[in-house]
Amino acid sequence: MRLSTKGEYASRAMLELSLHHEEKPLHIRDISKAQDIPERFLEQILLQLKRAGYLRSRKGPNGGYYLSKPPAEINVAEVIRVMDGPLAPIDCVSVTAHEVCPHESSCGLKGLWKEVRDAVAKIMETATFEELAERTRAARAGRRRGA
Amino acid sequence: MRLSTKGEYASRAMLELSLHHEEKPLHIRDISKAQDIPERFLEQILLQLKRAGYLRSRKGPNGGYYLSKPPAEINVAEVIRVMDGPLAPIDCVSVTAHEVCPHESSCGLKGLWKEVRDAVAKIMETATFEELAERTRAARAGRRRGA
DNA sequence: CAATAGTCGACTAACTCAATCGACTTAGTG
DNA sequence: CACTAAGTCGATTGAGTTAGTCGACTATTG
Ligand code: FES
Ligand code: FES
Repeated sequence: MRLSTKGEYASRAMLELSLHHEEKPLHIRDISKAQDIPERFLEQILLQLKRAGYLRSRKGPNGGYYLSKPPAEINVAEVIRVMDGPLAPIDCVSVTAHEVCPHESSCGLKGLWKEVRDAVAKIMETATFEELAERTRAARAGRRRGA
Repeated sequence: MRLSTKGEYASRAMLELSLHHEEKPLHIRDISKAQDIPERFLEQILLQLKRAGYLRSRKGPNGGYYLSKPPAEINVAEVIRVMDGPLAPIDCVSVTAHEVCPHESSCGLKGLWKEVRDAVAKIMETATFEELAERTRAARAGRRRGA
């Protein structure tokens, strides 16, 4: 039930972009530094996210990546699905890539997997990057005040 | 967020064993046939489950595997953990294999991953094999009546 | 002792993952 | 218009994991 590094990096990158939304585009290098992601690997991730329609980019000096819509309209489930495919633990309960099991009609496990899928989907679909950015800002402010 | 085949097979095997609990031991071949799992692969899985203490076995003719305790006392989370390791999507929110992230204190994502972990854990820890066996029997009975 | 059934460790082929590279295209700057 | 700073794209790689196999061994029963 592990999330791939790619999925994790993608979430972190999107979060970073959300934190700087409505400023200048961020270039790969800066995101890479801020979030500690190998630059060349991040390049691929951002490209994939762009092809999926979540990011836009500008070339040349002062270029970089930026969100194609406000962070409030993007949730974590979407970006994970772009990077890692369906959220479901096994295919027979996937909404996006359903496939049938042989013993499906008499399988006592299917219901359980479905519960898991639904729970995960609900949490990730509810979490927008707007909200995550807000949490991050709060955590950082708290840290500055404290310690 | 995918479950490995090994985890899936292990669940199915445990379910099969639960359905026949308190009868004779089941041998690998029968479980393999009933649940459509490659025999030689299943062998490994059962062995692992035995080493973890969930199964006992008897050699020789009339031998086979059987549960070491009643199905009501075994939940799915346990067996998945034996086969696939921690349930958490990433290590910093794992209870069983916690590890720290670099930017942990100012990370807006950690809370989310934790929610996911907790939700998955709750569902899987609540589901006992007793209950799953019951669901399976119900589904089969229903199927016999219907169609 | 022959047949049955689990035990153990090693092995492998295929695949996936994380990462890297080189060559190319586009955009801004002086 | 040349130079340079960026993103774009496809290919490739190396490490690691997964799913599955194999052969030799040990214990049990009849
Ligand atoms: S796992 Fe798909 S139906 Fe049982
Ligand atoms: S992901 Fe572990 S702290 Fe952010």
